[in-house]
Amino acid sequence: MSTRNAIELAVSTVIFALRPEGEEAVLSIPLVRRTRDPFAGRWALPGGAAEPAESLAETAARKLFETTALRPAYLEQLYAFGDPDRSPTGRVVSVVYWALVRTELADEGVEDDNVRWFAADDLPDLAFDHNLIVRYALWRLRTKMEYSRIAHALLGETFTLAELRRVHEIVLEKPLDPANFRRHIEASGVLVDTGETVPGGRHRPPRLYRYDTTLQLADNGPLTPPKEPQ
Amino acid sequence: MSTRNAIELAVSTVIFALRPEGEEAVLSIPLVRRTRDPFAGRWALPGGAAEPAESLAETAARKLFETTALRPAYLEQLYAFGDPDRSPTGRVVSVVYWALVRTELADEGVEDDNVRWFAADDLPDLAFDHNLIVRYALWRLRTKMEYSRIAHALLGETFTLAELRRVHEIVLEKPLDPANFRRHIEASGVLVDTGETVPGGRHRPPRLYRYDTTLQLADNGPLTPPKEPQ
DNA sequence: CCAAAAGTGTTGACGGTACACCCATGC
DNA sequence: GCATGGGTGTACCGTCAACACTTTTGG
Repeated sequence: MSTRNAIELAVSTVIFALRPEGEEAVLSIPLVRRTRDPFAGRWALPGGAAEPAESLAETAARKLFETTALRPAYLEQLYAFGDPDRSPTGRVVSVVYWALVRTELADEGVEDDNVRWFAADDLPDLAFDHNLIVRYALWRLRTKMEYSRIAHALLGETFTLAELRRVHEIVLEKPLDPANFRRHIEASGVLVDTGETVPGGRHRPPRLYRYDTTLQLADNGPLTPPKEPQ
Repeated sequence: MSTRNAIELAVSTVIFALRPEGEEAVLSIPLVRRTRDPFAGRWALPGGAAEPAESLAETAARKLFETTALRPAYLEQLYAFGDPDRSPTGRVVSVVYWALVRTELADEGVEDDNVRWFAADDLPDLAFDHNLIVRYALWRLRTKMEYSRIAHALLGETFTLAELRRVHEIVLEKPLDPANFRRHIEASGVLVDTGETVPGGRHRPPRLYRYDTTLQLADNGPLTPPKEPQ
C-alpha cells in the first residue's frame, strides 16, 4: 500500500472551442509545444503532474486556465490512458478530461510561440498518444451532442436558435433542418425565451434564448458532474 | 516529470456475474474483506496497486483472476476516481474497471471467509467510496445493455433466446416481450443459429444460438477494447 | 414589393409495443 | 388431447425527417 510508486500520474485536457476562421467558425483545440524531451518541439495536450491537494477535475481546470486563461463551461473525464509504452521515458498514466469553453472568450486566451489553437480535424503529429486521445475526445463530443444538451457551452450567455443550430452543424459536420431542430430543442425544455430579439438582419428578427441553468447539461448517472473551481 | 509521486495509483474492478439463488439467477458481485486499516474488516472491491509492467486492463484482469479464479468475458474501463479525501490514509487514485464473467463458471471461483459474492442491489457498507463506484458500474451496465450486445458475456458458449432474454430481464429489472425481444436481437444480426435444439421441456424445443465472435461486443469509438490476457 | 431567414403545419416512413395466434413437444 | 413455452403475424402509436407554407423584418 505505501510502497514507492514507480508510476507517474498526469492529468491532461482536450479543450474544445469554436473559433472564427474567415467567415465561419471552426472547432478548435489549444495545444502547447513541448520544451523538453521526450518529444521536445512537438505539440501536445495541456496538462501536467497530478497534484495531491487537488481533485483530478480541479487539476484539469487549473491547467486549462494556465494555458488558455479560460474557465471551462463544461468539463468531463474522458478516459485514463495507461499503456506501459505510451511514454518512452517511463510509465505514465494520464487521466484525460475534455472541456468546452465559450466562443466569445476563446480569443482572449494566451497565444504565443508555445501555445496555439489548431483546427480539431487538422492536427499535426502530436507527442505521445495524443492524436488517439483527441480522436476519442472528438468521438465523445459528437456522440454526446446527439443525445445531450451541451452545445450551449460553446456559446455565450444568450443566443439565437440559428446560432445554436450552427454549433450542432459544425460539430456534427452535417446540415440540420431548422424547423425540426427548433421542435427538437423546444421539446427538450432546456431553453428559456429571454423575450428579446435581435434586429438588424434583412429578415424577421430571431428571438434570444438562454439555457435553463437549473438543469444538468448531461446525464452521467450516479456521478455528479465534477465541481469546477470558480 | 521525474519527481517523487505522492499519489498512489490503484486498480479495482467491479465484477458482475449471474449466480443461482434458489430458483432464480441474481446479479452478483464478488467482494474481498479488508484485512488491514483503513476499513479493516469491511468489504471492498478486488484490486490493488497498479503494476509498472502491465497495462491497466491487464492489472484489472489479473486481480480479477487472483480473487475469483475467473477470466473476464468482457472488460471495460469505468472511471478514474480521485477525490483527495476518498482514502483517510493519503491520496489514492483508483482506475476502476468493470467486468462480466460467465455464469457457468461463476461457481468455480474461490469463496472463503475473505472472498464472498453479494447480490448487486443489496450490498453492505463498503470501504472507501466503493458503494458509489458499484452504483455507477450498475448504471453503466444497464445503460449499455439497452443499446449494446454484451448480455451474452454473462452466459455460456451457447444459449437459447429465452436464456438471453432472462439475462436482460434480470439486469434491467423489467419484463420483456418474448416476441419483440426475438425480433430485436435477430435484426441486430449478432446471433448465429447452431442448428441444435434443446429437448426435454414440455413444449416446443428452443433453438441454441451462439454469438457471432467476429463482431465487437460494444462500440467504444476509436478506442479498441482492451486486450485480455489469455 | 422583394429577398431572406424566422417560425408553423402537414405528411409519410419507420421502429417499437402490445397482443392475437399458430407450432411442437411432454405427459 | 392439453398445457406450456417457442415462434410468427399484425395493428396501432409515437417519433422524426422532409418539405410546403406563412410571418416579419430590411431595403
